[in-house]
Amino acid sequence: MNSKIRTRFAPSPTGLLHVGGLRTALYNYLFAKQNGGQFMLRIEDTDRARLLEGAEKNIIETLRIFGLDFDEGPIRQSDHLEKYKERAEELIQKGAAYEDGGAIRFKMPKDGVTKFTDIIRGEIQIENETQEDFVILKSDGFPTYNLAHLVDDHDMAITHVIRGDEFISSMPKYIALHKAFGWELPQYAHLPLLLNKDRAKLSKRESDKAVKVLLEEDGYLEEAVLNFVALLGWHPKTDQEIFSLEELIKEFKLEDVQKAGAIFDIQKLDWMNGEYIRKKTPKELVELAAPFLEKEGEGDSSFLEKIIALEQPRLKKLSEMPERTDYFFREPEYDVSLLKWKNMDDNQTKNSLELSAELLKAVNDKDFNKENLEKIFLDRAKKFQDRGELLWPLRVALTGKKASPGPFEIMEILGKESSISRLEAALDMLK
RNA sequence: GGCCCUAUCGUCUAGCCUGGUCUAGGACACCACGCUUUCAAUGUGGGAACACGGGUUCGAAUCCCGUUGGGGCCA
Repeated sequence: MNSKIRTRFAPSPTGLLHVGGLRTALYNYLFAKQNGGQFMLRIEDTDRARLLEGAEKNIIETLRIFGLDFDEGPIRQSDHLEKYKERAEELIQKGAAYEDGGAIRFKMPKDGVTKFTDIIRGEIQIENETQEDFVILKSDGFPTYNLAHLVDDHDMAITHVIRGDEFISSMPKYIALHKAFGWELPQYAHLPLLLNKDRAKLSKRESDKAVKVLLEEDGYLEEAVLNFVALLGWHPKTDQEIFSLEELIKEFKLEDVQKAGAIFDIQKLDWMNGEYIRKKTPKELVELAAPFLEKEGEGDSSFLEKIIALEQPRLKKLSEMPERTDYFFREPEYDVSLLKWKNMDDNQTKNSLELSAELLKAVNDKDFNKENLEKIFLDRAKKFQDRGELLWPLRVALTGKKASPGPFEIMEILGKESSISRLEAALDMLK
């Protein structure tokens, strides 16, 4: 049990957590948990110039939302500045480092090759002469990434370092540093980078890929984002696409992670989000969609539930709700020509709408429900060559939209009075 | 520019380690058809890839070498 697996997620608080960071955190978490190990959070805040206020809070909050609970931390590097300084001086004493203009540099051995094994990529060899003596402690007393992350990983007893592959070329530095300290090397797994549409590294500057934006502005559900991100660089041998966190803990295999970079393709996220939306109950969806509906004014929750139930099968993300359901909250506005189905002329359209109004007026309030309305209208529509001649103008008069759910379910929610007045408004426009 | 990583449909990928069962499987997207007043959802079907060139082998997506492309790090 001494060899308990310990992983960590060690972001710099320089911006909102984006999908790449989330994936790194997730893989670290999955690997630790599936092995009964522990997952730690460390904040690498020694680069003072790039710090962004609120970033640390955002990182912690985002991990919490996804249920990636860390067992220790957050540990802040800025709280341990003395430690790095001592370690740097220790290296000077050992003759492995030297002062250089106020900074401390590590003496990189220039001969030979560094060989190491990466869990994902296998053996990697790098000529040591490609490396230079590098700064481990800056003249302002702050450590560089090279020193700080390594000292912390050692102190935190990290057994597996799982991080982006941009660090591969610096591995000789880290291995030499471990040797100089006389420390055992952790195991390494370098993940492929996440790429943009144009194949460039996904940078933190791309705010549209920030997890917070995906969740709060676009209206993706956290289950969908997590599931999608998990599959960016890893896939099981089976055809399964939909995974919960628990299933991921079971199925994930670090050694099966892809070696090549993956492009973030939002279309698949859209589909996956739809899948998760359809799994929710309307009641759950009302709560989830509430932040997106505020602008539409308050409605009582059973009213909202009905509306959401209608949109549930066609919704891709919650942010689409306002535009898709605006006609429930106000009279629709639209171009008269939209009322016409195929080749209908003004007169036919008018007759169609008048007939619909008549049919509605004849229905009792208590019978004004979807099933009944559907029966009445479909029965009457038989007299038309094409039932669209009756149903299309009706639906457009109700919604003002080219595309919407069916008219009967909409009328049930709207009620008799509002339905009829919308037909009359449409008839007015045709005069 | 040097070094490192990498290469299967447009995208995410299975297969590669242990060569034949691969006329390369799945998912998203796309197209067609069914259902249908519309849009979805759903069902069925379709097009779509082993980067290229050399080896090794009876046989290569799978192994080796090179080229090219992409990415990263350093400068």
